[in-house]
Amino acid sequence: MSQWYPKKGRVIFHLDMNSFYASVEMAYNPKLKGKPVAIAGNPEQRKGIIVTSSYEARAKGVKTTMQLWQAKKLCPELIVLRPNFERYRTASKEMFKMLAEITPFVQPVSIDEGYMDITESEHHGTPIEIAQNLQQKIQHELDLPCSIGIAPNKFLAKMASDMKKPLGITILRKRDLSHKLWPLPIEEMYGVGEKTAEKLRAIDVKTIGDLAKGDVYQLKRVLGINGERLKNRANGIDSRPVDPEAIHEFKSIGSSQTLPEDTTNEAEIRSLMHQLTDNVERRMKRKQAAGRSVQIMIRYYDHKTITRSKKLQSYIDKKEDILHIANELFQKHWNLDPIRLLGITVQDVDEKQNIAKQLDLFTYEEEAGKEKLYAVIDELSQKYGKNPFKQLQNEVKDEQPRTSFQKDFLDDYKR
DNA sequence: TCTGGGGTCCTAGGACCC
DNA sequence: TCTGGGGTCCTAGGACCC
Repeated sequence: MSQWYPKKGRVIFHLDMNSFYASVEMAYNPKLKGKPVAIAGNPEQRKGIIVTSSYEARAKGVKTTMQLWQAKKLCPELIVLRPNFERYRTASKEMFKMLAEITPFVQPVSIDEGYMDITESEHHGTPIEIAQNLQQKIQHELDLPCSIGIAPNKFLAKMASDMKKPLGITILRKRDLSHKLWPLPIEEMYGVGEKTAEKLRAIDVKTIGDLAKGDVYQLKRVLGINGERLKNRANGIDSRPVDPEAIHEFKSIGSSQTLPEDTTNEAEIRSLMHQLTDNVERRMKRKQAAGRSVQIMIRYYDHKTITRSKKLQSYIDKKEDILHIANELFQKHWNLDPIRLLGITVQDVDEKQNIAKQLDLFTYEEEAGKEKLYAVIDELSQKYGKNPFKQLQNEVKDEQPRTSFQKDFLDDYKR
């Protein structure tokens, strides 16, 4: 939840594991150290792309998302490994345990990075000492390198951790912005991708500094609300709290897969749909979750991609239910062209215990309140005709709401 | 020769209601 | 009956990140 710091500014860390998958493989097999290593998808299929690579490989020009054959061409001695996700998850858990020893305010962002709010952690030392100790501990006990950014907010901490790799510690204070942040080209800013960079360059914003002193109205015109946000960030303004609960507030669970070859074969498609749904069901079960909307994604041979979704009246979590809706959507929207990729996602997801809470509240307390209020409306309709709301407002304005439904109801009619 | 798979957030139009 | 404005929900697509 959000924290409130009356006077002093916050001290935020962003910790980023360096070429995480490759580093974990090296920790398991030290013979790999110092060699160009890459983790890639299945090379038999066309999804053989580079997921991560060691710094030795990067030095030869190997980059993430590059096709395997391209990487091999640049670096013939490249050692290519399949991903071992279990290993990465294990290493990740150990790493986050170490962060949690320093403060409860840890927000994991992905398997290999997270934020910490160490404002109240003085008893562990100065921020630099804490960062150095943490980095060394992760290095010694897990044999894994990381970089840490130290700053007064999340955005600056994120930019800082990116500045020195591997094994860097970078402090980015407000007074450092003009010489450390503003000279960077706009496309290096977190939150600015290819499209946004293009739009910004078109209005002569080429560096983060240009963005920082840009005209808000022009930025809003070009980028919408994001324009203002990016300008603020460029000026070192970002009040987002470090939220340890965020990781539990997931909103969708999905699975998608590229086929070995483009296909129109219905048996193949059906089999993939089953596989994807199995996958989604399993992960929903692991998270004790249910969802209220199902989306399918179809990518055609020509890369054209459509998504189609359906919102449901009730929560579902069973394979048959998910598959049923997914099939319905697929039958309705497939244009019979060859398919390259299929995806199924359950959206509007929540943990079952939360859903139960919502329902309990509704069924017990609120149903009762509802009945009473409906009776009042009926009665008033008799008295005043079709639209009793004005009168109702007068009659109930002194009432103390006893349930949240009543409160909402009263609030509604005080408008 | 077409870049995987897992996500989040934002936008925009249409339906519907007051 | 061609006419304003505000709000919410649903759906589809786009941009971005790791």
